[in-house]
Amino acid sequence: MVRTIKDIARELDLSISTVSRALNNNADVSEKTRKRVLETAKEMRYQPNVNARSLITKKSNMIGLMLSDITDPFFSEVALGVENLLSKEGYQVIYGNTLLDAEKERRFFKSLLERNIDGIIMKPGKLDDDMLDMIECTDVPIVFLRDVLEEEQHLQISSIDFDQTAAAGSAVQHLIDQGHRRIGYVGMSKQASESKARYRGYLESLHANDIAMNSQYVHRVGGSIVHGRIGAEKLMKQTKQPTAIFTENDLLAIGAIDWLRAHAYRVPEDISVMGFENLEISGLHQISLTTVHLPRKEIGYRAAKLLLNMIMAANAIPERVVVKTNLVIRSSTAKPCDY
Amino acid sequence: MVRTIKDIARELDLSISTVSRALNNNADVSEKTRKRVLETAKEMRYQPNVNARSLITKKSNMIGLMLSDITDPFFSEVALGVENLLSKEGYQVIYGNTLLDAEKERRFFKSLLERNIDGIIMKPGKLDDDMLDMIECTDVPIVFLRDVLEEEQHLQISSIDFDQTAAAGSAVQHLIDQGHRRIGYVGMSKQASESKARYRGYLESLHANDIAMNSQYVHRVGGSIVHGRIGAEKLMKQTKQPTAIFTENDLLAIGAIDWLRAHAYRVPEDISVMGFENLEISGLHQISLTTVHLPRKEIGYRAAKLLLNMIMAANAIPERVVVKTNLVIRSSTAKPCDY
DNA sequence: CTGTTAGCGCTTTCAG
DNA sequence: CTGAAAGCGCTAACAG
Repeated sequence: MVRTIKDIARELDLSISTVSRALNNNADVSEKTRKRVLETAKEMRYQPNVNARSLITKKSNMIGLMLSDITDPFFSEVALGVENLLSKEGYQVIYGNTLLDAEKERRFFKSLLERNIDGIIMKPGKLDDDMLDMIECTDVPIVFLRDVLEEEQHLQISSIDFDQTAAAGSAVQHLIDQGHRRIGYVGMSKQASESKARYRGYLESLHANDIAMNSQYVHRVGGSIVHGRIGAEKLMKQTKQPTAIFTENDLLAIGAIDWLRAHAYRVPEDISVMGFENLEISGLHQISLTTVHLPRKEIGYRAAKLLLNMIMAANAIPERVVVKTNLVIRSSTAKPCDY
Repeated sequence: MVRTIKDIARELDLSISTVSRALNNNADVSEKTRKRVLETAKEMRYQPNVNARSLITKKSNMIGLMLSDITDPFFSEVALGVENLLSKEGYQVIYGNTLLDAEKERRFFKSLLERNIDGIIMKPGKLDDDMLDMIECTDVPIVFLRDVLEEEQHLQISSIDFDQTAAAGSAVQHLIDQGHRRIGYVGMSKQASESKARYRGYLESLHANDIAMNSQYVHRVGGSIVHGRIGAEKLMKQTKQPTAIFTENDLLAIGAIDWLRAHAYRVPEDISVMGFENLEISGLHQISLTTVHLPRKEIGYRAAKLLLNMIMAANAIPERVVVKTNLVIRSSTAKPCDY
């Protein structure tokens, strides 16, 4: 049985507006009345209907969080940070996994708009015309968890990301600095935007050091441990084996190391492996992965902040935030053996 | 600019009810009218207001997902499974992290009810009277992601879990079967309900084998890698060191192994380590953890199923589902050296 | 300080 | 097949 302010009003022989005022801590209510209302509200187990309220106030106090996959440690930390901050401000978060499926993405985004959502934090893939159109036409504040692309520059959105290209580039540069010139690349699917940017960083560092790109050394296999194994195997099957491997994320690197060690390659003596992400496990003794640290918590927290800013200030200027990464040098990388 | 059915009605000189019917694929509308409505709806970028609809239909098509911490791999997989299935059925999921804080738990739960939520999947801690009361009084379908306790038996809720006690017990039994009698225990905080149940399993297996419990061997330190290190250190500081360690989760086990190897203990030759959870990384060569496999995906999926059942059938009988676990024997455990 | 009234955007009778 | 009217639960002027 669900009670409404009407029930309280009838019970106390008051008007519903007085009840509403009392419940909302409005000043224009006598202490006595307020107390009576609050008491009977409790007794009757009254629960406000937030939807009805939103209908009038035009605020739902809900925000949407669209990400590719919540089981990805990167996104789960972002999701924690976002929810943490936002719930403190009285917002609830509707979350959805797109799994990089454009259709799911569109559907989820649309449903969010239909919910009268107050803001959206999202990690979209490549936006098709439909999505571009929806984003352009809504005035719901939006924060992208990735770079804003060329064709999206006109959108009124904020964004937060680290410089994927520069971060990947510096990782590869580190390998080159150690003397490596045959550097393998193990990446995720081509669909992911960060994948492209990281690959660009790889290419740029090769180019800056006059190393020719060898497509035999580039393998896009997927994003988890098992794919790291596959990637390593493909690379080591070459006649001219690489002396170092750069992977697009730590799980790939860990998988690669696992395969290498299982096949009697020593890491880093025979081959260096460089990760990207700095997961907690990457610091373990047995793994001790050289990698790039990504400030996941900071990204989640600041994404929420950015959104709150946009929600507060009617037409705040969209911000484009770039956070810093840094190289974490451990013992999965070393000079090449023939150096 | 957000359009309503009113706008469409005015534009087409129709009544809002006709527009509503057309939009909702109601039979009682001429093909011609429906087409006109659908077209102008698209043109005007009309978006239904789902909140307004819920007000009438009493269905919000939202469900709540309350868990302790989304970055916990166990819960992130559950969260993925839940969202996946539910989004297919047209539901959206509001998620929140309680971080085992009773206050957050209560607040989040309450906000869910105020949203006219259609159902809730939750992993609560110990329920205080407030929570018990709220759950008792609502008729929102609820699924617990843990065992239903004594004092909760009367609640109309479904639940899904594996048998924590039996699973932990079988893990410890495996150690005993190998000849271990001094078995350390590294656990999370006492607050967590699963922690209690797993500890009980440990005790039961000791008892069943006439092994006296030694409180020096029991350490509750926390739930992640760093805590595993701490736990291992505390155990090995004993004069009479254990020959095996059982941990409440894989990350603890991984941390323990890390500390042990860093301090020149061989695993499993000098000391065995048993995990609990079977994370993806636990299968890695360098880790190769003996552990208990928990069917996370299945739990998420079936939790969503249970909830859907309750939502569909008005007063379905609550179900209590117990899923199976199984021991995964790898190479972090062996006979004790003095055996 | 309190009540009356209107209306948020939508669905749903009930007439025609 | 279409329209008028009522109302979901609530807030927000506007009177008094």
